[in-house]
Amino acid sequence: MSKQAVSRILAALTAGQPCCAPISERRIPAEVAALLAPAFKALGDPVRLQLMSMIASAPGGEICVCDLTPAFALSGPTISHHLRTLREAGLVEAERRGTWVYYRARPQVMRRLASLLSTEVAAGA
Amino acid sequence: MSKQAVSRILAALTAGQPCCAPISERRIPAEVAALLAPAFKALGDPVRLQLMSMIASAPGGEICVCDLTPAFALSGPTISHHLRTLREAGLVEAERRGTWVYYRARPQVMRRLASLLSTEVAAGA
DNA sequence: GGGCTGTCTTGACATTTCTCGAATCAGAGG
DNA sequence: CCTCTGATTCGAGAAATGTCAAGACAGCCC
Repeated sequence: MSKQAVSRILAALTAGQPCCAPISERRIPAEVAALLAPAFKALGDPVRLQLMSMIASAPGGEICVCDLTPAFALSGPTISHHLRTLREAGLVEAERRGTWVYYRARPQVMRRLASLLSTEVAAGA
Repeated sequence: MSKQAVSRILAALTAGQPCCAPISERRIPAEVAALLAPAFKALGDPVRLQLMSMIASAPGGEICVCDLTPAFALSGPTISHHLRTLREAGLVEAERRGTWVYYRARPQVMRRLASLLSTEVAAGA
């Protein structure tokens, strides 16, 4: 994915309130769908969903790659690839501190995705 | 996807409260991730995300395939394939009435996915 | 029954994705 | 400077995905 595409996605995901009503309230335009789909796609792999959960639920709000990799029966490069996908989708951010790299979730983005999926609770239900 | 897998996924997505805390609260196990990932994956394509939005926001709660297909520059079989993906992910359900087939969203499932992504709003934010 | 319309399934092909090993990069420490 | 460890990038191969054309199926109407 190009850097331009990544920043467009990030801009869309961190934008203010008005841009993103729940998809059940109003049909989203093709351009918006194209910007949002990569985030859902990133969560659409079991390994990445687990990674996302480990990162988002990490005590202190961050977790070292060295703690993520051994949790899977996958090679280091493969985990790194999945982390890059999550990064490019705007779901996490990375920071290097010395030898180690730490990942943090971006709660704003998660909340935006959650609100897109939210629906009115039916009165009769 | 096998029918067994589909019904496992449906069972997981429509289960009661206790099964699915937000992924930011507790790390989800591999088996749960495997059951949930297909739903996010289904939303991870721009065409399907638009379809989902059109279905979920349809007045009357349902919409005919004949109204979905012309909204895209794609062949009928392709739209049908995407609708099947959404169906197998448990996000929508279909009903044939005479010549036409109508699709409805499954709000329960959407809400479950939304709650998985929900996060505590930081006190200081 | 026969034809018509709308939808789905099948088969095929190009593209993308997932995975790994090898090589590379970034820092720490001798 | 050299080496060692942790993480990423590169290159390649197998598997999955998106798309279409052709065919099959379901239900209407004459």
